Amino acid sequence: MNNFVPTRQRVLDAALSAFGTDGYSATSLDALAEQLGVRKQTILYYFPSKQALFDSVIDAAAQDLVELFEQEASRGMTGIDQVEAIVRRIFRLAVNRPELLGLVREVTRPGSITVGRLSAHVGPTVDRARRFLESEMEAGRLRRSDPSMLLLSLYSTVVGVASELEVQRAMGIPPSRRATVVRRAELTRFVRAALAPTDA
Amino acid sequence: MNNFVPTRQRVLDAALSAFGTDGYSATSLDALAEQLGVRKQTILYYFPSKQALFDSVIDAAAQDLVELFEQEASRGMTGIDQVEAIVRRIFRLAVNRPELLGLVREVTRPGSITVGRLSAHVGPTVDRARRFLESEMEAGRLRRSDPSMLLLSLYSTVVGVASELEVQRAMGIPPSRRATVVRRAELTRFVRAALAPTDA
DNA sequence: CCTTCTCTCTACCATTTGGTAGAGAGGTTT
DNA sequence: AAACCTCTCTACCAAATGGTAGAGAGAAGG
Repeated sequence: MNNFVPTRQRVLDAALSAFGTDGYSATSLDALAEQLGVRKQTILYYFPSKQALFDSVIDAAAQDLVELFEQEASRGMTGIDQVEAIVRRIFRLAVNRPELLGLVREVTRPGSITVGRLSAHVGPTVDRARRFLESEMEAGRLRRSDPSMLLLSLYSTVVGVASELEVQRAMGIPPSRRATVVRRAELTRFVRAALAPTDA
Repeated sequence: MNNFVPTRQRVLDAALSAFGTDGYSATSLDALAEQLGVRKQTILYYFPSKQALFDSVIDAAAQDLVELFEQEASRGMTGIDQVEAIVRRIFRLAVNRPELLGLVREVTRPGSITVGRLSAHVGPTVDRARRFLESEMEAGRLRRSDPSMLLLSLYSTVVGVASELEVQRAMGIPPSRRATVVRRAELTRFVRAALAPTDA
């Protein structure tokens, strides 16, 4: 097999990890370069500036997220089952690639200018999710409420529970593999309860 | 009246705002000093290092948060009403002092060493909240589930909805005063639905 | 009046930062 | 073989950063 990964891609990967973990300001090009066993100028050869690198990282991350989401949403599931499938997916993401959700958190920091770049990518997917919620409410499979707001609540809850590891530790929830499963199960119950239609 | 505020306090206030908005790394002592109309060395006179300043900011913020919470929790309310009162309070906080929630977000970043400092302060309050949820479940006023997990879900949902303004913009929710009210109302419904006991 | 304490300042400094300029090595094309 | 292209490097640099040393001003106390 051929394990070669082009330098440009390696830079992107390492940068995503660093930006997503430590944030933009706390990440220096020198540190990034050293980690890659390369000189800073090699990074600047592929990306003309730190900001340009960040932009490219966002583009790549957004593409990953959208792909993941669209894939999970294209299986014809309905109602709460579909929501639950996506929750499951986000948890897998939080375990396997925590830096991706960390990057989202970094980009959506208040006052961020870069947030437009991310929302430009995920906008259509967000729309799709909203339309899904809307039509499922229409069909009586989800509790009726404001779709945008519901989406926001779901986003906050799921991403928070999936990625706020430090908060969890503070709340006495150990970050073990077993605890993650429990966490997801409890979250699913929480979400189900919040979404279930009041079947009268 | 006497509007004088001691320099030390002014530094703390400005630092809380800066750390909470831009993060630790993106905040420079020079910028902070200029904003205060003072020299950097004046800051370093009261706080021996940037990290020490950050620690003090965390202490002050934690004290504020705990005070706020304990106050709201000491009115003898029960069940969902008590939860809703706290949600309301957090929203007021998000409107009036967004940098406080921003600071929490900054401190709870994965890999943060400073997180211990915050949780040391809020630990007892978290315990109190958990015991509250537990006893209310016992009394049949809340849906039965894991109290720690429920607390985490609530935390994520409420703080997220209250402070993720950029995400909201991306989801097509304008950051207007009116929208904030709607947001809180919808969140309350969401939380109520998730917490209501299955009255069988 | 002199000393001492509190507070803010000027003067520096070593290090780190993002970024420029351009050389050199190796491969491909002409 | 000469020219070119791709990629990584060495050599610098100006600005910003956190921090040290210590002077000076003013109030308080002896």
